[in-house]
Formats: sequence, structure tokens, C-alpha cells
Amino acid sequence: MSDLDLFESLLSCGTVEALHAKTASIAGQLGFDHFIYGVQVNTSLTRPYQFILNGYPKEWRAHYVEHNYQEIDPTYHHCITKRQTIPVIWDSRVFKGSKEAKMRNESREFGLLCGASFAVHGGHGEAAMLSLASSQDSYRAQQDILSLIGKSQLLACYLHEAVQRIVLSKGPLLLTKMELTLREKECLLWAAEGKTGGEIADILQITERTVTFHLQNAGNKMGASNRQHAIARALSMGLIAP
Amino acid sequence: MSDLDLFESLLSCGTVEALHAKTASIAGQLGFDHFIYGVQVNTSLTRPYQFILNGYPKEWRAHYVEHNYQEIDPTYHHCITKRQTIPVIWDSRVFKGSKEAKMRNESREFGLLCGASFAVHGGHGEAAMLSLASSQDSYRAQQDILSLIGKSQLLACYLHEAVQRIVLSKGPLLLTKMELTLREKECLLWAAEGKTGGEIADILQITERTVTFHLQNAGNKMGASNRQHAIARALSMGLIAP
DNA sequence: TTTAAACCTGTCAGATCTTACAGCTAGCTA
DNA sequence: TAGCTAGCTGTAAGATCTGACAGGTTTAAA
Repeated sequence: MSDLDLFESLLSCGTVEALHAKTASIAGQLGFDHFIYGVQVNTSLTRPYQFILNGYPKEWRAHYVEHNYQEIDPTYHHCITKRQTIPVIWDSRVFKGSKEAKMRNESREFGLLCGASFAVHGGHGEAAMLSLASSQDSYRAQQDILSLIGKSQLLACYLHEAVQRIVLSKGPLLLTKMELTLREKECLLWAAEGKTGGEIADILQITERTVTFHLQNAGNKMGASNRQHAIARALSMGLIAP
Repeated sequence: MSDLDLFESLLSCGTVEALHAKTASIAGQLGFDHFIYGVQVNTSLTRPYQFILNGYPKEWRAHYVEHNYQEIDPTYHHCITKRQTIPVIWDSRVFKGSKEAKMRNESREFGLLCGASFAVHGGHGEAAMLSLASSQDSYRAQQDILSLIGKSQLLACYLHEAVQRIVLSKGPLLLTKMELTLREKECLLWAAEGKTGGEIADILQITERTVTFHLQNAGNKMGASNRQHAIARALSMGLIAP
């Protein structure tokens, strides 16, 4: 079975449980003992929606949540907050602050001796990351990570796609149903550029009433309570570009 | 030199020309004779901005543009229009329509015998793709593509990051050092959640006038023309990301 | 042919935002 | 002491947005 077939088998998982098992299996075949996948959708800025597939030791995960380590975790910041596209390999340069180093040392005690994190961003504003870790810390184990970095990144891409199909399409957001029409996007885009209704009307050669209409429709689709909210949602969900 | 070092060398390219040469070199080392990278940003929805790094035969590229093949190109639709995250390997299932098959056959005449396309999406709404092609069409060449698919995907990620850095460093907005006060960020965040001035006043236990004051100051700092604009800028500049 | 979606337009009262004026305190630093 | 910054507050006219009313065309799929 080629690597690609292996990854594609993720796409045929029908349930979260099957996906979890399959991912654990593939990670194991690549030589990783632990994995964790998380995706975040900024449907709300103060309370973003998160879905997590946890293949880490439960104790460490509990410890992480309890200490609110997401706040300081540099891999989280790299992949999710800063939305980088390249992977990050866990080394001392990454965990350079004292708090970060402390967190890293604690994670070692739970068996996460070396590893790397991979980012995937979907087209609907969601940011995801996959972390793969080994309970070996030998030079050999670290070299293995480097040599497997391409396959690992690809695993992240396929896993994200699989999660997308299983969870996000059925999830509370119905991202796929939140498609905006061309006019709605145009109006939102110009509104985000600071244009008033009248100015947008001039730009698009329609009446101000129609601009209001499109912005209203867009806002309703996204559950926005006013124009500002609609713009913020469209931006953070990647429906329009700044 | 490990693969990772090779990919990371892309990040130190200072110019588009250097990046082009380096990418061609890396693609060559992976066994690909041709590459093309394109990124699309929907700044204008009717005429989106595109940046392309063309390592395809010039004749084919000209032919592609002349016939407006972007309209029917299934790899473009997969990576850019539909914003998928997984790669697509060029086979007959992909180019299944008659127009698509015609396009594919013509591309073969220009030396693009087998290949694959890889998608990367950044966190700011941009969609990018990297296509890698070989002028060999042997079973061996096709197997090589499959075995190199992980590295190819990773190349796409690094190339995208490199393009981001070069384009952003030349960009007109070098406002990353913009600093907002705590109150300004708080007000912006709640405004982005759709709260009105009065509601934010209640939340922060200050008067509505003061909310207006902070939002005004934040807007002035960012050169925003109104509240919507300030929210959009703060979001796209990552100033109020939680 | 019917249906649906995208698109477009009008009026109008009331809520909200913008921008101008003006003035206050607290804390820090030169 | 003076100067600066962050934070806070007030008034008021005019611009802009919101929401609820009501109506229309075009296009493409069922």
C-alpha cells in the first residue's frame, strides 16, 4: 500500500472514531507514538469554535488545558494564530522563552520527547494543525522526523480534508452553506474598505438601497447583527479578502 | 544538504528572480522539469490579483493564457476555486470532460507529460497552487511522482511562505509595528462582534462617549475612514486576533 | 411552466455613528 | 515643574445604518 493510498483511506472514514483510529495507525506507521489534530474556526472572535482529535496522552492533554497552555504554546501560535504555512520542528529555538521551555519540559515528562507541528488552512477561514510526536529522543528519532517531514505535512492535509468532510460540513456552522453571492462579496469588500453605502452604490452603479439589501442578506447568512459584524465575520472566515 | 535545508533556503531569497531560480533548482532535484506557482488574492472580485512564478515552457503558458484555459483547468478549480487542501495528480479522472481532455493533450505536446498540483492556502484569504511536471511519461516517472508527493507538498508550503515574505516586504502596508492601547483593542474586538457603542459601554463599564473616543483613536492610528474600516484593518493586520 | 435564486428598487422612522467643539484625572519622565 | 500619554466624559448637528413595509426583472434549473 503506497503512502498516498494510506492517506486517501482517511477520506473514506465515516465517523470521528474511525478517523481517530486510522490517524493513529498511520502516525504509528510513520514512527510517531502520539498525535493531536485541532481545527479552529473564528466564527466568533471572543469564542472561536475548536474541534480536536486527541491522540496525545490524556494526562498531558488535561495538564495542557488546565494550565491554559494554548496561550503560550509557540506551535499553536505559529500554526493557528499567525497562520503560517510551513511546519515547525520542536527545538529549543521554538520554545525559547522561560514559560515556553517550562511547558516543553513538562511535555517531555508525559512522553512527548520529540516531534513537529504542521499547519493546514482551508479555504473557509479555518486554521488547523497536526502535531506528531515520538517517545524516543535519540538522534535517530530526530533524523526520522526530518526525513518524514514531507509525508507528515501531507498527512496533515489529508486529515484536514477528512475532518472537513465529516465534521465541519455537518457541524454547527454549515460553512458550505455560507456561500455569498458575487454582489454580496463586492459590497462587503468595499464596506470593509471603509466605503459608505452611498459610495459603494456609486462604485457598483446600483442604488444605495440595493447595497443595503446585499449587505443585509450577507449579514443574515452569517448571523451578523450589523454591518461591522458582517465584515468581521466575512474576513475571519475567509469569505472575502482584505 | 537535507530536504528541509533545501526548502528553507527558499525563505532566504530576497528577490523574485532568485526565488524563481531556486525553485527551478529544487524542482529539478526532485526530478521535475517544469513548475508553475500561482497565488490569487481576491482584492477585486471582478479582477482578482494574481502573482505567478512561471517555470513552464513559455509557449505553453502563452497558449494557456490565449485560450483562457484557466476557466476550464480542473487543477486550477481544485486548488484555487474550490480551495481544496489535498493534492491532485494529473490523470484521466481529473481531465474527464472533453474540453479538459483536449487541454491536457495539448499540454502534453508542450512537454508536460505527467505531473501533479499542490494547493496552499494562507491565513489571509489568498489561495495558491504549485504544479510540478515531468517531461517523462514512463511508469517509472509516474511512480516517482507518487513517492515524492510529500516532499512536493512541502515544497509548495515553503514556496508559498517565501513568496509571502517577498511580496509582503515590498507591500505598501508596513504597519506591523502599529500598536493599539488595551482599551482600543477591547473596543475594536467587541465592535467586531457586532456590539454597538452603547453595548460596548455597558460591557466595559464606561460611557458610550468614551467608546467612541477609543474607536476613533484606533481608527486614526490605522488610517481608517470609519468604524467598519478600522475593524477590517485591525483584523487583517492581526491586531485584535484573540 | 413553475420554481428558485440572484439581482434590483422604493419609502420612512428610529437607531447608531461621525465629527466638531470643550475639559477632566492619573501616572510617568525630562 | 512641565510635558506627555492613556484614559475618561460632555454636547450636538448631521451623516449613515437598520429594519420593516412593498414591489420588480432576469436567468437557469426542475
